[in-house]
Amino acid sequence: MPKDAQKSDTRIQKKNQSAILAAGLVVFSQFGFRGSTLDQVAEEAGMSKPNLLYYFRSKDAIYTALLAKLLENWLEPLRKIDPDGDPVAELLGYAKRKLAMSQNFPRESRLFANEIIQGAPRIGDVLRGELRELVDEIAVIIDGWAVSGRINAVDPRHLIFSIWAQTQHYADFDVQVRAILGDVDPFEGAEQHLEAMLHGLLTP
Amino acid sequence: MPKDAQKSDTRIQKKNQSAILAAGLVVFSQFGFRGSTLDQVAEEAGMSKPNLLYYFRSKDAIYTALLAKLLENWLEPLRKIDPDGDPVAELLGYAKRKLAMSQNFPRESRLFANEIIQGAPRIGDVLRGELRELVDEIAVIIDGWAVSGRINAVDPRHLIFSIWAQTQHYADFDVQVRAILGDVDPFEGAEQHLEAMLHGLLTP
DNA sequence: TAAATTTTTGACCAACTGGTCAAAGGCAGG
DNA sequence: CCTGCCTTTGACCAGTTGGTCAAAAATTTA
Repeated sequence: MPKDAQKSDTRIQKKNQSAILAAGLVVFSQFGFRGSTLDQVAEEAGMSKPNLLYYFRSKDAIYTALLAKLLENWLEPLRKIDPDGDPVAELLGYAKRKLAMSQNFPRESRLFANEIIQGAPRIGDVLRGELRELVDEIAVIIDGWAVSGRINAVDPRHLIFSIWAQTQHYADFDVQVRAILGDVDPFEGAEQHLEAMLHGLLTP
Repeated sequence: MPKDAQKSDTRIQKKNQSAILAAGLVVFSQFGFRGSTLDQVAEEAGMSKPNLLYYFRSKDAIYTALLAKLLENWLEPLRKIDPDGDPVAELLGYAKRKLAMSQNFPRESRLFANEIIQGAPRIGDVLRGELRELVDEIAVIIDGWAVSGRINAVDPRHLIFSIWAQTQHYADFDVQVRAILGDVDPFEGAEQHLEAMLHGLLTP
């Protein structure tokens, strides 16, 4: 019945589909779409290649499904910013949520990074549509905070970029970070640094 | 004579070798090592695949040569930080130099990012060796500045990470940045933001 | 100019790629 | 038990991959 089954997934279908997606995440996040092979994904998922293709129409279908699922979680934290909350607390909370995602879901972060670096061929529309609108809304909120003097004047979009950059850096460049820090846990220092930086930038 | 010619490169050899490296940069920086093909590189370089392999022993040799050349330029700006200069000016200068590299050599930045995301299989040693030592030296300098009260106390390594993250973000995530900013030039706002952030963080 | 050397290429190869398919193996309900 | 559907797989395929090689073309040297 499957081939990208749409409704009434049986227990075994659900199990295999999520096993494939989990395996796809591991492989695609390390080698990118073109650098990954179905054999790799199949082996990581513990099943034969034809069986894998029984559940997903094609290599592309796995990758696309993965990206779609990822994008939800990716945009969600931004929506949680509350215009009526304390500005610094809201932005710091957002930064910490993003940092936690880098810590707990580094592969998702790297999958996303791979896709963007390669020119975002499959999610360019989402970036120019949904993401842009969402960022525009948050930008209005931040501008409002600045106008009312509750935070310093900042370019809201570049502020958001710098939060993205700094938090995702710890997932995407994990190897480099650990090469430099040695045995020290990256995320403790990262959180403190992020806090200091946002305070210094935002508080008048 | 070639196959990774070592000495006495003729005019035509130099021309072709640099054409190949330039083409390799374009292709590898977009698709990563495993996602790129020799045919792509050959076409981008405007020559046949066998001819390309007359100048470089293998696909790996092109990629490795590219990475080696890149690493020099990558580490250099860090070395220019002057312990006897004004702390904020030195760090801001470094950040601006890195930002200029993202603006002028985005492909180099993406090539590097690709390599790191994939676990740095060929430059892990450099990261844990040369890079780590260099960062350690700079960390001592920054710590010295903090101890003498010329800047606020910060974790030097995370400060460096945040400069790397923010500057490289504009090259590596170029598509996303432009999707959000539209027609606005990313680099003007980026420089201002970077300046404000470093001032807020460092000045007592 | 002719010989020697360097550069370029078409034809080719074995390994691997994403994907197909018919048939076999499991598992539920009757 | 058996029937019918869901699941799994071995064998296979055409296209692509990194790489080779002998011979042709171009360039340098004598």
